[in-house]
Amino acid sequence: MTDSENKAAPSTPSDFIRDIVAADLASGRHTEIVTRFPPEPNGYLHLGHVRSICLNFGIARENNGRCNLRFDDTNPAKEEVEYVEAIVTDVKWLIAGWADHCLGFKAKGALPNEQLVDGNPDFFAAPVPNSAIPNPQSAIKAEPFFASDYFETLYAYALDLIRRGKAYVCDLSPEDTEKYRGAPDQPGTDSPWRNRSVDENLDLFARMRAGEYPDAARTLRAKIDMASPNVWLRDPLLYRIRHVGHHHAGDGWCIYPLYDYAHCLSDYVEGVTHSLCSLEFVPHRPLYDWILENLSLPRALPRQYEFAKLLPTYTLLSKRNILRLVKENIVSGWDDPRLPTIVGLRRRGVPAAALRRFAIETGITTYNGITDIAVFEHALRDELNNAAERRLAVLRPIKLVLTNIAPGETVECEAVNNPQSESPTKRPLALTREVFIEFDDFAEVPPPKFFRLKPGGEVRLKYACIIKLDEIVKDDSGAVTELRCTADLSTRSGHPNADKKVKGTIHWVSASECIDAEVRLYDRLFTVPEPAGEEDFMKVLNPKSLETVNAKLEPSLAGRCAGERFQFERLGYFTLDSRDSKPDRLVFNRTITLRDTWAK
RNA sequence: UGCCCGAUGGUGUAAUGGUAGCACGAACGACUCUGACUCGUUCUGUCUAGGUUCAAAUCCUAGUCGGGCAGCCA
Repeated sequence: MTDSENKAAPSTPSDFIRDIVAADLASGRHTEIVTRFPPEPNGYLHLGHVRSICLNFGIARENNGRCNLRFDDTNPAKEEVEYVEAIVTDVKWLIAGWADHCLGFKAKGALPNEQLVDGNPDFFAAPVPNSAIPNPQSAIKAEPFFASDYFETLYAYALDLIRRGKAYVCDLSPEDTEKYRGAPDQPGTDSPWRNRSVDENLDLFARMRAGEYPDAARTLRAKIDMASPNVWLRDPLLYRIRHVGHHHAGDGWCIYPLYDYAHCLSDYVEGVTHSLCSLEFVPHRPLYDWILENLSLPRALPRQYEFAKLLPTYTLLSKRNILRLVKENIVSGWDDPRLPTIVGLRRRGVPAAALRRFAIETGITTYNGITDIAVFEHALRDELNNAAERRLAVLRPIKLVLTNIAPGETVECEAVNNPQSESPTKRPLALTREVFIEFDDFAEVPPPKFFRLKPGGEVRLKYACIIKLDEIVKDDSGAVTELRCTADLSTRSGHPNADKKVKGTIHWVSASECIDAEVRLYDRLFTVPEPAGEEDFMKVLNPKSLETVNAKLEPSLAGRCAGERFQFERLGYFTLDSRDSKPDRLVFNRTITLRDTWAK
């Protein structure tokens, strides 16, 4: 099954960033739009990242532009190849068939008219234009970008900044650096090393790179303004010394650039036009601009715009907190289907299209809000309703005997695979003397307006016939063990009384033909809308976030592939578990229940 | 009592000086061989106070409230 085309999609999203992009195109400031999604490979991608991915790839897609997946890998101490690979997989899965043709890819070589910095022969050019991509399907094989691939270029730019008197090597210890920075309401103090000569700075910086100094002994700093009301402008650090290898760049470096220095220049090198990030970077924007503007760069400069993060209710999104759930075995791993990680959501059965719809429909603004997870659940149910074939499955079985059907006799019925499709297909279904129905679908003492099976009552077995309850069989303890009914075979589809109406229709499976499966019923992980706001989110865990049942399924559910999604009628949407399901021992995950307006 | 950003129904958003609209949600009803889907009806809003204007959610001023910023993290 592939993700359905998004029928209900809003035509084209509109927000203040798209307005800016449109204006830049209209004014001729840019002729091609280039964006980027820049995760640090220090953890798994989650629901919160979906907004950024959809925004960046969406804008590229709408403008026939490009979006680079670029790893912001400037801090080797926190990063791992495992995360790089997981992120690539997740991003490609999320945009497959939607914006994969916008995924930029790496191309080496100097740009036309580019002035190589400091004679550096290894300048990374902007990727080839979108028009050079032969076909959308192959484009998704594109390689991701790495900020660490630009280390040589970044170093050359740093030399340039030093020569221009805009950067200096500082010998202050980390503690003193903090002290000299002052406080937000208190100006800082100039570093005693601030006025070293260009030659001395050049020499010292080269020796930093050569590994002559221990970690944290010296830094390279921008020379801006220690009294600036914006603390990010108080001579921010550009490079630090770290004698560690790098997961992507190898062992050649012991100085590493910091985010603010690496990010703007990486954007520039890639030809990014609009650099979109979250609100906490607003105070960094003047620094982003300062670095680019002080280098006298020949090409158009990228510009940074900020938007609010996506924060859904009943969800914990920070990597640190998710890690704690994993470490303390609250969940089974990063791919636990209860987690908001992309791997977890995928394993749970969430289609990429539902994630995209959630991101697009919740919009882009410049103020933080909290989004009701119901918006996501609605998008999810809607995608699944259109795409998933229907099947019958009984989660908590109770035996029901149709006394007027002989043992061994089968009554052939037909079931519709998906009533939402334009020309629905059908499959055969065998009704037998013994069937299982859902325990909840029977009540000896029914509450008011109970439409299901009750003493003396009639109900329809979906796709089969109407039955009447004659007798309730109990064991010594008084527990119901069996329901004995008569089947009115004349009410089957195509038979004389097919149109007979009863208030309730229930699902069932043949006791002799059904197959067994483990079904994992997932619910939200937390009992409160804002778990992150609790003093300890561990105290608001939902004890029923996972319930496992041994279910009975109709036989057509055998031999299915991991990732296939079904609606179990009247219950919800389910998918084969990609990790634990085996042909001889099926495991299904409940993605989400059906909407339930009957729930008391 | 430093700087920056923001404020539209319960929630997420739109309206770019000219009818406050959409979605989610909730309630009720219709339909139904899924108490689903679909359809219909209803519900609730421009933070406050001034000002500019024929006209303000939108522009200005002040206030209130909320968020962010002082990593050699990103």
